Amino acid sequence: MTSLAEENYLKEIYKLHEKSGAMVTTSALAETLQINAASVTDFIKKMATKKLISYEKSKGVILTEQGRQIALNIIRKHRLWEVWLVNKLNFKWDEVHEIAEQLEHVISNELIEKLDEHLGYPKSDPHGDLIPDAKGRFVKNSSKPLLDYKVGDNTKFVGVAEHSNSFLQYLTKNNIKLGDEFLVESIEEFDSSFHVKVNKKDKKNLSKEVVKNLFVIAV
Amino acid sequence: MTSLAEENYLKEIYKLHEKSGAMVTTSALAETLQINAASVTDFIKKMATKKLISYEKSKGVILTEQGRQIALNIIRKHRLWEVWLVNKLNFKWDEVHEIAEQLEHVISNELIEKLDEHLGYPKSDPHGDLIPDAKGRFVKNSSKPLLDYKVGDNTKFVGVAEHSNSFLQYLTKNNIKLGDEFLVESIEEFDSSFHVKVNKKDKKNLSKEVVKNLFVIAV
DNA sequence: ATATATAATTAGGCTCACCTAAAATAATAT
DNA sequence: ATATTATTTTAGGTGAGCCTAATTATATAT
Repeated sequence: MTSLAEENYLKEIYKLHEKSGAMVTTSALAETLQINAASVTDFIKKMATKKLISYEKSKGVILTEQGRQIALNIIRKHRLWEVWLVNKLNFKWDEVHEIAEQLEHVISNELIEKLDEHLGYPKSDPHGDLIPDAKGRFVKNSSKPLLDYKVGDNTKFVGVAEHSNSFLQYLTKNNIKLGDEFLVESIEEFDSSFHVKVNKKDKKNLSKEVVKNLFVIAV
Repeated sequence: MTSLAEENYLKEIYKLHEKSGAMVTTSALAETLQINAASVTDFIKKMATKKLISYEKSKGVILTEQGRQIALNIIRKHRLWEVWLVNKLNFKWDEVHEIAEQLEHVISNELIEKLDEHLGYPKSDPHGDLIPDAKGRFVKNSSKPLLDYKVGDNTKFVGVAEHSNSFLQYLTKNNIKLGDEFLVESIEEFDSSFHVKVNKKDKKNLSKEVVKNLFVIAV
């Protein structure tokens, strides 16, 4: 039905739209997919005729409901596989992306249902990203970047906004893990860095760039 | 490096060679791969220039050492995934082939090593087929078809020669599983069917076609 | 408003892995 | 040995998914 290439386009269109809230441009797609813009134009025209996306010439694309369902299914599979890799095979959270990019394309509904069961129906993946259910629904939590909080707020670390290996490895190196509690003790006026107390024990100073990329919920 | 198509060709060439012991013909490959013979001729010529196989025009092909290693690696992955599907996800032995056909092409040595560890380093898959190690070696056991045994022999069921769903389902329906003991009580002269005592309890009559496809070891 | 830069599209072409139809080769039967 | 049949190869062609170079459209700066 849906080719490998189509699945990747749909997934990236979904993710880019999530970020920007706007139509996804040819150049943005070309950039993330590492494909020439001319090829992208070509391909999205074909996808539009298949009703996977709606395409406005020179403006960009958005997913149709059909395309969105397929995208969410790929994302569901990707995230479930990541949970498996980390929880069952003991991979680190910065080692799983590439492998999950391959596994997400394996086709079998029974497999995904059984995998979900095997993992105990996780709600989020190792980076805190929510896992949609088989129908593409997920319960959004009210997480915001730690940057948005004020002195005195107590928060719990539930996800990352930035998925680069360098950021994930920075967190690992500094022993910052999902579930940690951050109590905001003070904020530097000069560089907007946060002084936080982690898990009621050790104090840490986190740069603006870091707190911008930590999703937390009030606690 | 090696494309999906190449991996499938290598795997099937390996399996066909195992069966016949001879060079693998174009038509045999075309049949198992469900690809037109002309396309096969085309493709094997390219594979020969890459030194994955050695090809004698109009005679057939055999694997080079390099091709054999790749084939064994795919087979290793396929069988490990089958073990996972059955042992961890509770699939039946007749439900795993198609899914493993997809999973076998996922590329990551770390993944396969960790999967192997997660499964407890199994020596064989759910059908009793041996799993080569990372270097393509496996310890061959001395199993033979039950058909080759005589009255009075006691044997253990360790693998199937035939992997069709209908055969696997026949065995399941008759409650015959790997590890079962078959004591040969008599053999019908007329149709070569075997009267066996299973696990020292119930008696069963197995047709020639069945005993031909049950690999057992003396016990 | 016009020039310049950036982004998107069109046109033409390539490789991979397949196809069909026709020709050549090999195997089998008389 | 020759005819028939089956198998393999050659020749030419297709669609998917990419490419470069050239053109057109849009956004930005003066």
